[in-house]
Amino acid sequence: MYKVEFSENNTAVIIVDKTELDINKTLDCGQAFRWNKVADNWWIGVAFNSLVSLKQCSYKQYENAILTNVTKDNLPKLIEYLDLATDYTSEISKLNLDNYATKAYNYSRGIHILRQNLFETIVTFLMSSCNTMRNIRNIVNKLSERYGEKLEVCIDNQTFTSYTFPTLKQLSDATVAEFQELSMGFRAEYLYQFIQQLKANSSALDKLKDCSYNTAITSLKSLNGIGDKVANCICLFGLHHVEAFPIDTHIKHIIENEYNGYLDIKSFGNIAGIIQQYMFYYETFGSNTRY
DNA sequence: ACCCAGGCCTGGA
DNA sequence: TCCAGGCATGGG
Repeated sequence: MYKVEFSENNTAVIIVDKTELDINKTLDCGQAFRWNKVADNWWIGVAFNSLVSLKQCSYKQYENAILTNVTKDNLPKLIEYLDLATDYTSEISKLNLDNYATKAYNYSRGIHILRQNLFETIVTFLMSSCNTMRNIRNIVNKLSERYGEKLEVCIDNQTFTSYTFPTLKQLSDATVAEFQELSMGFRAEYLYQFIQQLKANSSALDKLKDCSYNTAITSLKSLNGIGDKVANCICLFGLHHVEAFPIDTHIKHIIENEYNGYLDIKSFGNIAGIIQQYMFYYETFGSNTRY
């Protein structure tokens, strides 16, 4: 549950418990790659084509709040982006989680699955195969700097700059060689082909938003560079099909070591993707020495 | 010098 | 159906 107040300068303050929405975990867990941590518990990034500031701290009588630079007109977009209408605590309590999933949840609690732009999500996860989160971040930031539009915002007398994620139109004339200059490597070809397909079929993304999870997976996998894992990431992060369960190297590792090689995701109901994200975060950021 | 990273595609058994 | 090798790039 959450509520919203407005500060003296008419920006929205979201009152929400950190166990329900933790911005550090949510913005750093590997679902979005264009948020920058500018201080402790303070992030700046681009969402719904605006430069957004989110700072989680105490506020007045509240122990936990999220201070934003978002005014009333854009507030619904922010609420939607952060998926605040969903009460994750309540959804999880309906499940009967096994021991490992419980440990992962306890560690990762506060992650929300963002409702990100579909085009941006597809491009981002086309860059993800056989890559590190750091390199993905590098690539999509360079792509935005090169083809997006500059945004500036001033907060607390500090000026922050970023760039919108490029639109299809802004990428429509780019060449494979140009993409390769941004360290995409073999993924440049994937992106180029995706752009060409969209140019030929401009309603493809809208159709994708309307269809079921299974249909979306099939449709996405018909694109060069999208296999099972990337298709599931796009379904989860770009289409908000929270039943999608992407299996990457880390999740494979968990299945081998924690589930003796076989994991039945049925016990995660229709929100397996949320549990997956808890596990991914616990595995990659939890206190093991491999990272 | 090797190994790995939020994999995918192709070719061959 | 499953497996090996190749694919660019950057970091440990």
